[in-house]
Amino acid sequence: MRTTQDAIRHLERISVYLEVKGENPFKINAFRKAASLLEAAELDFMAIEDFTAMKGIGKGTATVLEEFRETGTSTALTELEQQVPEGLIALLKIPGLGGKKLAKLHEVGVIDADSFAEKLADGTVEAMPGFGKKTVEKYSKALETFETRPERLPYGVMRKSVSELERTLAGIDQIIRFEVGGSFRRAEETCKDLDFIISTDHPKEVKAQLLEIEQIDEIIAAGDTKVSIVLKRDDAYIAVDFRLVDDLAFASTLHHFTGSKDHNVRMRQLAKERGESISEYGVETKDGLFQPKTEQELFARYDLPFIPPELRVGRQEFEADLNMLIQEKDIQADVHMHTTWSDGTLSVDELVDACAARGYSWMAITDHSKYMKFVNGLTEERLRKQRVEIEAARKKHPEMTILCGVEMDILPDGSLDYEDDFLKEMDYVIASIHSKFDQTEEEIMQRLENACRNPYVSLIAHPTGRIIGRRDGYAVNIDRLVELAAETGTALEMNANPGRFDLTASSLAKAKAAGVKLMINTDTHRPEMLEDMKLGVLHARKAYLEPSDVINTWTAKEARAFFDRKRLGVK
DNA sequence: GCCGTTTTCGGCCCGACTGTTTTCAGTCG
Repeated sequence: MRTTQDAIRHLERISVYLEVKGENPFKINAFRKAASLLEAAELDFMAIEDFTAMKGIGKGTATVLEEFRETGTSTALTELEQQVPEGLIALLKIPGLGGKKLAKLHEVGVIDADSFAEKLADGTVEAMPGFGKKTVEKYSKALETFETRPERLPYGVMRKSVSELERTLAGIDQIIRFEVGGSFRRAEETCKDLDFIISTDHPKEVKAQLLEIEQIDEIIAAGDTKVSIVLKRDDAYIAVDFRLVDDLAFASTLHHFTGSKDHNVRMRQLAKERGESISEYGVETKDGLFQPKTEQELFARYDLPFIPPELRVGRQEFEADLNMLIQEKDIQADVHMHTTWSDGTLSVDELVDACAARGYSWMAITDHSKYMKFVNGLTEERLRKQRVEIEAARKKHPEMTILCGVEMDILPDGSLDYEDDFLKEMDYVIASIHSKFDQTEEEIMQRLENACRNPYVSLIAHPTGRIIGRRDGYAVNIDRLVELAAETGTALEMNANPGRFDLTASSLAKAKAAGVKLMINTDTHRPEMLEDMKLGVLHARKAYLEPSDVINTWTAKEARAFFDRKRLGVK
């Protein structure tokens, strides 16, 4: 059995090898495009009958895919692997080094980082046409930090730098307006760099001030329309691009540098069909240059509604009804939050006040269970005591429904941290895994199955346990978990913490397709984390979730009816 | 490699920056 992900990786690998061979860029792109089509396909890779039925996949790619499905590999890739040394592939990560140059380097004997360092040192590279002194210096420097710097950084890490940079830009007088674009604006899980679009009538002065930003580790480029730097923040190196444009071009440039690349390609195709041409400066029409004042105007020109950044992936956003999607204002509750009773920093009273201030009509207090000793997890006894405080908060906020909940650990042996006799006292129970991440898929799935089959467990929180950029999470089989959730009437979580984003958008889409209900939760431990709800909703939108899919857009009464159906065993 | 009713060949989205050139290729987004 080969998964869709395996097939996608196979195609991407072929495209990378072709790139290093210095092949025709359109050929390289054809494989990438096919990979992206598989990712977006409704059907599983194994279930697709005719690959060529997908527009963008022809005979060549289809042959590769069929062979891969049969044998787990393909002649195309095997042959490429014989021609191109593995070590060469990794060198593509070096900035300023692409397929064409790498192909030339291969001709003179570069096969990996070590041999590249040698050829740089002995003058071979500098003597080659198209390479020079500066290039050699740049590559030598890059090789020093090669593979020690991660290629992409988690959204949560980037967010800090974005706030800092926004404060800096706000302090530069000659800037008319600015906005962050790129993968950050699209709320991707990780970002390769940050893109800021800046409008100004004084690009030279602004450029000079940008180059004065504190803690610049490296200046990559400093032109009149583009300033590109690397910042050092704590241990992280963050690449930042600033685009300086005339204010009339601001909206076009913002759209262009928000991407994604595939989204822009689709937009430009639409323009081309009408004999127009879109660039970052505006739309070239037969009546001259049209510069939209806003992105809305640009979309409207092609009869499109405003497509929010998080949906701009170059696929269904052009056809889907975006009005149906969940919005932040639909959220009525946050139902996974911690207080000072375990490892939160807010008291019950403060947390309830904060949720009331956000306008929620209901919420749940869900501290850790007793197994989590090191975060002061609650015994049955302490949970009963906590109810007294919650009762007081209920009196203070009669407008809100406050559920007495708990985030209960699923123990390594698969048992749950409390007996059913106790659980039935609780209004609401979350189950989650915080231990023994190295178990086999069978063991992990047995733990999750036990939790799903418990009548009092309403939600599985952060179902994969991953921490983006730090750990992959445990060996969960998402398809099986979705089946279990559907069968038992258990909800799954979209954990909105940007370090987690767990489940991912693609898993959320699977859950929705199976009729599983979801909850978007902040897992708040500190007051500012309540704000992450916004991010959670953006991620839910990437999966095209609608309010009916997400329990915390419902009223407390509707939610409790859902929990009760499982508790009482009603189908 | 993919595509196509003005095309089975010749296009494929567009522009900036750098470093190497002596008018442009390569890379990047």
